[in-house]
Amino acid sequence: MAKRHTHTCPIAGVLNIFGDNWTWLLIREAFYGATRFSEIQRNTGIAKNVLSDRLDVLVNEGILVREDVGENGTRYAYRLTAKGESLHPVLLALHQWGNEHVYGPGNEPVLLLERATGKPLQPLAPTSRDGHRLTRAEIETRPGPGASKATVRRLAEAQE
Amino acid sequence: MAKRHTHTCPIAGVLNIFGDNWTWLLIREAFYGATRFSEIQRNTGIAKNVLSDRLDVLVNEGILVREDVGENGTRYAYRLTAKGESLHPVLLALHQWGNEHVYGPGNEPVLLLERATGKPLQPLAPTSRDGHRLTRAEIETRPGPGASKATVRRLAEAQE
DNA sequence: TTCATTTGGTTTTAATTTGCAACCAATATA
DNA sequence: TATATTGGTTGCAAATTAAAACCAAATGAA
Repeated sequence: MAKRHTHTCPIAGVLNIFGDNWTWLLIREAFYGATRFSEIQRNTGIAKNVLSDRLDVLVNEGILVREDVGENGTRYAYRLTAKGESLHPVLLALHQWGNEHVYGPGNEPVLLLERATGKPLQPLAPTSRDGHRLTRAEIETRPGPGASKATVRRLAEAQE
Repeated sequence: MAKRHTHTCPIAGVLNIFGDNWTWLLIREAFYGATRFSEIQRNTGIAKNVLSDRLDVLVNEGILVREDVGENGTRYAYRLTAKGESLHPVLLALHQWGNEHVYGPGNEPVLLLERATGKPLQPLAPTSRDGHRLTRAEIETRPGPGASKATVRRLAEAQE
């Protein structure tokens, strides 16, 4: 899976890692606690060569680490790094959208609950620095320090 | 792009729509206000046949609508439906992760700011029903009403 | 009014990626 | 000691994607 998007864009950057049919499922597995190659393969149904390739990508990106767990040699555990754990909000957002809009209310396959109360989480929503919820209109997308000229131009014409 | 994941899982369900290299970029375009076929194609660099196919998927899923905008006939605008707009938190979560972990602090291509204050948004984070932030350990994943037997089994063994 | 250009595609072909099965060496288990 | 499991790799066929050519209708410019 070569990097395909060359635009300077955060979404494009994410797609260069996660823009395929499997990688988010591997992240799900990691958050569910699956660490072994064979375990992940069984749980997802991914082909071994593709799994091998995707794990390499995730390890190279610093999202997973491969730890030795056999006495010496050929048993490994794949675990989330801190960078990997930082994907949790994204995974939750995907999860909530899937529950709500793919399966629908009353048909959710996997609920997300607060452990202490058993009540469902709130839908993830953007908040300002002082903690209040923001609507789409209250959010501005502005070129940042890493913006290319194309990005600046693009955002300018998006304002119309 | 045939549906490939048959597991009863919200993440798998999302991947059956968004599990490719382009679809999130099309959603980005929609949120930036691009509505025309040619406009989206120019902004992303996607091949026309693939764009045609992906737009059909998004329209069939009820995420975009195709509106007639030529006097009568062959000019169209693709716009987000309410279901499409509900993807906003997911897109923001991807955006924030891309800024932080693909480009890094001080190198963000596109900032997300509160329009009123110019301050950056908070990172999206899970919150309980009464509004406090939750850690990963405080969240429980439990089989919901739509869970299959495989899902129940899977979640049970994830508890170990 | 005429001609060139734009729009929103479809079709064809080539390159790339995926899925599947076979294979393998090292290790663990019975 | 024999068998199964682990974590892959390799090779091939099938499916998907990219790139380019092509097209009819509609628009815009002179």
